[in-house]
Amino acid sequence: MVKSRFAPSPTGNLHIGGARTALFNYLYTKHHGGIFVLRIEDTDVERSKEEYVDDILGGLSWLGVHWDEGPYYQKDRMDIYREHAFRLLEAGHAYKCYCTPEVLDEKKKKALKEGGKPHYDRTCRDLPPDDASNEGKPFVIRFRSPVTGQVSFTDLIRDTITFRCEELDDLIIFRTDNTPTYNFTVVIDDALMGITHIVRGDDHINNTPRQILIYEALKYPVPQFAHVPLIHGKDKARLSKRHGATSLLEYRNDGFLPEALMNYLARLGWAHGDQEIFTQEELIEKFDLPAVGKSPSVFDMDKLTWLNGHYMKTLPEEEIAGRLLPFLKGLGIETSCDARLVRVVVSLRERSRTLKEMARMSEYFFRDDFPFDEAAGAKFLTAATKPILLDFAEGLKVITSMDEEEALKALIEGLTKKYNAKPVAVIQPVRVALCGRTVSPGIFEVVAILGKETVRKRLTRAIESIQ
RNA sequence: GUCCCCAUCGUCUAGCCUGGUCCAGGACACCGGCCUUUCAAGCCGGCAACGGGGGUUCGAAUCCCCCUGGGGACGCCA
Repeated sequence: MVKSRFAPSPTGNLHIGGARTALFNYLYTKHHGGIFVLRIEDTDVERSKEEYVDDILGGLSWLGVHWDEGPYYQKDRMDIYREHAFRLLEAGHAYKCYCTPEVLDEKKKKALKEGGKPHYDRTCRDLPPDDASNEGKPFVIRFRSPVTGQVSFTDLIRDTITFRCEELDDLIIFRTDNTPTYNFTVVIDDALMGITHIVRGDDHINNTPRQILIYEALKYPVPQFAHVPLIHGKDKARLSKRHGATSLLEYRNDGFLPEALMNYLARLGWAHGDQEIFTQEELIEKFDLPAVGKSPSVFDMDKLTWLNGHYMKTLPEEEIAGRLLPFLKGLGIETSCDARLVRVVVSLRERSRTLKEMARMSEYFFRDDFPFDEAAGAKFLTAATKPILLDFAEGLKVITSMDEEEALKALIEGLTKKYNAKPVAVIQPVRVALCGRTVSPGIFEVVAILGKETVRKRLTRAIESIQ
């Protein structure tokens, strides 16, 4: 049975990189019919915040990455970590260290200056067990790391990775304030929760040998590892706040669809032949860890936008209509998900790439008092077009329903003959009169959705606006 | 500085394991055309890459070594 986990620390929002790691865990686990666990690593009391937890849970839920267990919180498990630290201390796998941060910092700087590794010099590693000189002083607990030998593991994405033990140092597993640190808690929780596969960012490769050593000292089975390359920004550096949206939820607010995000994220670092479009079911069916690339990938907003456009025009129209509602509300438009809204969606979905864009483009379907775009008015609402608009309004009177496309076509054809003009010369002024802008869905769709009375009123308003 | 990881079009990638079918395929973006009622969409076409050097081999994007480049880690953060 495969059991995996996503273990973010609530010291920041759920960003694209974290979301992809969570997604890869999820897809791999579901592919194998396993269990996906969510665990919040909040041992850093100073920086952990409730609002970030909300953002992470909200982001994952929106994306469609659902956890089977959790969320577990590490702050609820402190006793477990303490008990384990004690066990290690008893067995001689850990020791108390009395060096102060200031001293440590100096030693580090010195080592670095001399071209060495900035590692702890193990001053306290071999203090006699009956040492009384440090009695009462604050201390941390360090893991006693082997000095010789090597640690290797088989990474599901990169094959064998080996570290020499002398590269590792005696890391702190418990702080002076009696709280545990990451490399310790992560091992205990993964072991206790029965995690079989650890899929995480490759910035954790260096931590892996240290964690393996802890598993071994605790006599827990070592899980499988898979290190996913990091996502980079356009400048090829690790994705960070300055590369744009910091929270996944910002993409939701910008009008992106979770289907598009999931599809895009899955394809970032992973491929299945030449296929670009995947449903969630297909991803679960086809995703596999060995197919994940080893090199970092650059986040490309253009491609995401393209994919979003694809889903805008292929998802069921009622679905899009429902999701458009909050964006309309954002523009002060209160409407319901009725047949008319669906009609608006159908007319606009081919030309909008996000829900936000669609909402902006649909404004004139819901308001009569919109302003005319200045350039559009100057070009198409003029003394020259006034007679055309008057004739068009007049011709409309004998047409009963705006759904009578044939009759409307005939009306426009008649006017093109009368004015010896191309259809566009008739249609554009009408479009500006009805929509206030030169860009809109097909004019027959527009009039059909607006209805006769609205069309009449808007023509009148436009004509009156001409001096 | 030390250690670890990585390296195909501008970007995401296929191909690499199991050398020849690859003078390298798809997608986004870009450019051009068609369609057309505006804008899109759609369709057709174009531009564009195996980082460098050595090997191995009849033959290398594919295997090996070195170099270079990029990234990551080196926290009483996770």
